[in-house]
Amino acid sequence: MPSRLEKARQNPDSMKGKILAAARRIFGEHGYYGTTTRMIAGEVGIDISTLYYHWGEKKDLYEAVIADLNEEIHQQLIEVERIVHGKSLKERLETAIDMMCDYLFAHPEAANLILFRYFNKTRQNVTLDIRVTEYVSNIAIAMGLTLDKNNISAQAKARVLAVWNAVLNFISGEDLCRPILDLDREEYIRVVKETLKFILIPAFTGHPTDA
Amino acid sequence: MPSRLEKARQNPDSMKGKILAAARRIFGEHGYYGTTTRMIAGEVGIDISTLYYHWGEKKDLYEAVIADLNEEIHQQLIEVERIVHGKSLKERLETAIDMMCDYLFAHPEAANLILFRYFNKTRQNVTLDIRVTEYVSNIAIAMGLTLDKNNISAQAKARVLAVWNAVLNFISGEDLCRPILDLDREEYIRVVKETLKFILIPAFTGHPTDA
DNA sequence: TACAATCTCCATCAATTGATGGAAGCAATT
DNA sequence: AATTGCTTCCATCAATTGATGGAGATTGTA
Repeated sequence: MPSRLEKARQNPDSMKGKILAAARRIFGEHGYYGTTTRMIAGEVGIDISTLYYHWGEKKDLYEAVIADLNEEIHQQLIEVERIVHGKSLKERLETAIDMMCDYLFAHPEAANLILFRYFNKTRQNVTLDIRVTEYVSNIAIAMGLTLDKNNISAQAKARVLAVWNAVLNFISGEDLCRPILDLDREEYIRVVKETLKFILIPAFTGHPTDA
Repeated sequence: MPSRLEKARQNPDSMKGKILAAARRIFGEHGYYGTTTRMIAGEVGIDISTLYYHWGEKKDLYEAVIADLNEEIHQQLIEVERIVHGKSLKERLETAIDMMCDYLFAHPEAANLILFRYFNKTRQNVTLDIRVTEYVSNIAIAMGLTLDKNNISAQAKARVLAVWNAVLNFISGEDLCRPILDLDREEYIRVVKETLKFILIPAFTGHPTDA
């Protein structure tokens, strides 16, 4: 049996990779308990035994999805940091919002999976771990919201979290929010970005940054 | 068999009311698919037949929970509006944030249920309906974020949604966010309120309101 | 071609879960 | 005490779901 939980990304053309991609979509759409192994196998067009052959237990497959997602978000944040490096705070915020919105609107299942984690009181002890702690600190540093990199204040982290959460909900809640705003998809994306900037820029640039 | 889906709130001492309250807690903690009727019955200390006798199908019970929650939030928003009426925009925002935070921190399962709705691609056709559309418009009007009450701009609604979402996530995600901030519960509540105000007040009071 | 390793599917299991019928309990009324 | 109506529980069912064994198919290699 092949080893599980590899750090390296799966080849998306391999059966194992195809299963992982399908699992990510389905788990992202229905959550852990709302997803059955048969749904995932059906999405790929294979028998469930094949799925179990490659990934073992449902729980293990779910953890692989989370690990894969963690790696992807990590890379995305590194890319954001690379691009905003050296710019002014206002530009950093604007660019970061644009980039993260583009990424998440292209991968809405990612936002769902992160949000599902928020209330994952699992009946069994599934140990999953979206590395939000890590992300939040890195973002606070990259955005220049803190002066001491080794001791980031709760205030700074809370502000990053608020933004992070707002983004996620506009993505995950698109089916709910878009009808409320009565916009097509393109306009919706535009308004979401605009709203986030409207809210954030004055907050973070209007006052002096805390120490 | 008693009638279901009554608009009137259940007597919390009646068996039917006790089941509803337990269902709300369990559904709020584990989501629809993560909850079994046996878990709810166990929480009340009764047999599942008794549960089915009072509420019928699981889906019906879930919808009753949502209807009950809708009514409660509606009342809460009316109360907020009553209190902030006539105050300045800054005071309205501050008071509304404080009140909604206090309410939701006291009822975290409510925040969870609302968020769960965001990605409820139900396999069966459960028609549930948290009246967010209605709330958002009412809040936009009550906060004075719009000039024309009959034609609220997408901008204004989007801004209300952003705040609404941020609040929900700080509540639902307490188990995730609080360790990141490394605060006790009391401090966490204080920081959440402060963060929301920090972000909102300058955004909504710094620029002129759009027409 | 022969052989082994890898992969896929069919058939099947045990446990869980939503749901129900019917018997027993309980309270009020006569 | 008997009748009635409401409530609760026990036993049970059928369907779903997570999971596995083993037979067959496929692929690479000598």
